[in-house]
Amino acid sequence: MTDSRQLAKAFKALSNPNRLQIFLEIMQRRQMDSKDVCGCALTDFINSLNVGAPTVSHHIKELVNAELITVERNGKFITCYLNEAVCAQLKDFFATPERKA
Amino acid sequence: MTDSRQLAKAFKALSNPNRLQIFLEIMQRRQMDSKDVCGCALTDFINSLNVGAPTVSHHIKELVNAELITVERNGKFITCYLNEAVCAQLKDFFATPERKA
DNA sequence: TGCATAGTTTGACAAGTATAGAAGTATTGT
DNA sequence: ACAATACTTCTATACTTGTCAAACTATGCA
Repeated sequence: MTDSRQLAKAFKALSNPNRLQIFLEIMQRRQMDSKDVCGCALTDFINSLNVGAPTVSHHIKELVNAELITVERNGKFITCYLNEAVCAQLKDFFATPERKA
Repeated sequence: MTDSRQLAKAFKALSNPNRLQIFLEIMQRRQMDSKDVCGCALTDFINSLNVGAPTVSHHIKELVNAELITVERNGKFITCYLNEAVCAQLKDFFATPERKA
């Protein structure tokens, strides 16, 4: 599942500072009860980062493509969710061999 | 220490398939007793990947710059070592909030 | 129906990246 | 001193990426 190409894709998605920031904000909201509206709409990122809507839209698409997040439309808004499974795989990637499952 | 810029730098360094492969090979050798010659010379990567010496040299420099590895010269050869501290920080980055130190 | 808000797509462009070839430095062995 | 091996630096080039502006689609509301 987590082969080398998939890993490189995930890392590439996180290699841009603005995209990493978007990912961080999505991460930080995951503590809020699972499927409640987590406030991660595209507009929020447009405001917190200093980039336009097309750029944010593009970044979100890259994160989805790298399977780091998923998106869902709720009316006018989209909501971003962390892909916990892939995060766990990335964590394992950096784990020391002894501790690896 | 592990601020957002440093993280992005590390992810960028791992975003290129060939560079990721180099990093993977260095990781895999870390199990061998710590400071023994681990065989991670530049020439090994030139052979295992299909790229020239200048390219490998460049990739190694990027990994060092991202603080993911360190290098040491032993006579004609260089040897690459994993930066375990940074790997641990990257692991923590992907850890779920509950489990985070 | 019409308007406003939210997001997407397209096209363009400056800046960055991966790679190779050629030439350079460093180290070791003869 | 010379040659060979290991690596680096420089330069050039094809390619990728981040960003924006303009035009587009989708949804909700009056």
